[in-house]
Amino acid sequence: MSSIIRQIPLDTATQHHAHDFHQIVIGLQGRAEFEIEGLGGAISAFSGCIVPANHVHYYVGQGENRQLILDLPADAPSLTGYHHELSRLFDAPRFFALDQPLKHYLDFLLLEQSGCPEDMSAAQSDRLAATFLGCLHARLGGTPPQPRVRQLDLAKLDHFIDRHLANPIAVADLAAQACLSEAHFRSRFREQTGLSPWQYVRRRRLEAACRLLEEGRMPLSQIALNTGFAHQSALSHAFRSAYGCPPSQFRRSLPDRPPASLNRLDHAT
DNA sequence: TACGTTTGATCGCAATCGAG
DNA sequence: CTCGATTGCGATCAAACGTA
Repeated sequence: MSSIIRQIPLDTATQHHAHDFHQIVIGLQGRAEFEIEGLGGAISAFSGCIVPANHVHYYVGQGENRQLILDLPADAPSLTGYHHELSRLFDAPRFFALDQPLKHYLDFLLLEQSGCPEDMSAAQSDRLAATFLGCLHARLGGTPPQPRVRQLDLAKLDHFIDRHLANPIAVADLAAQACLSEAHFRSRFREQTGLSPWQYVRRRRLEAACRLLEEGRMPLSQIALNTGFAHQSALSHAFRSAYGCPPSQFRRSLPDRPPASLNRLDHAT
């Protein structure tokens, strides 16, 4: 089989899949995020990632974006015979940035492709791909670094939670924000925060409820709705289990002193 | 990663309390 | 009495966990 070179925008909703051919993704315009079996990173113009065959990868485009995709079957001429060494590039997923000469080569490749990409022969695609892979291999070397597990972007998750505080937030929603599967996200999240995603969201809700209690005389029923509790009783239950006193008692104690257990939010369950 | 099981939080309702 | 808030309880279901 031959290599295929194409340009596409990536969906702005998180997608995931795996395929039986290797792939190289290079950013041309805008930004995208990838998570390839635990290795995550962002792609912008002139940077890219290597996706080995049969590796499940999550990806999401951000706004208007365009990516150059090289689909490379293991038996493509650009990875076999004289070029067999280049297949080492796909031993593990990795991210890379193009240096100046490779940027020029990419410009050349795009020019070759421009006009009528369908007219580009398979042989021409293979030649262009082989040259690119050869240059990339020379720069990255054959032995990829040990995959480094990316830290979750908690600021981004906080922002997402705060924007959707009044609505139900499922772990799947947060996992999608992090471009991870739900199970992978759960374990990574607990490693990093010591809390389950659900506990973390509830803590944010209670913190928001505290702020509203401090700010004025908004009825508890309204505070419950604004902070994502389905019912005033749900807020009362959660508040009491976290702080040891009901919301109204907390409000009465203001501004003199917060509940003694205000700093025990981490123990909220 | 998928799947089955267990756990425990939430929901929704009703009863009750307390302040005005 | 009214209204806002608290508490209790059973049903439900999502999250967590264990295993393959």
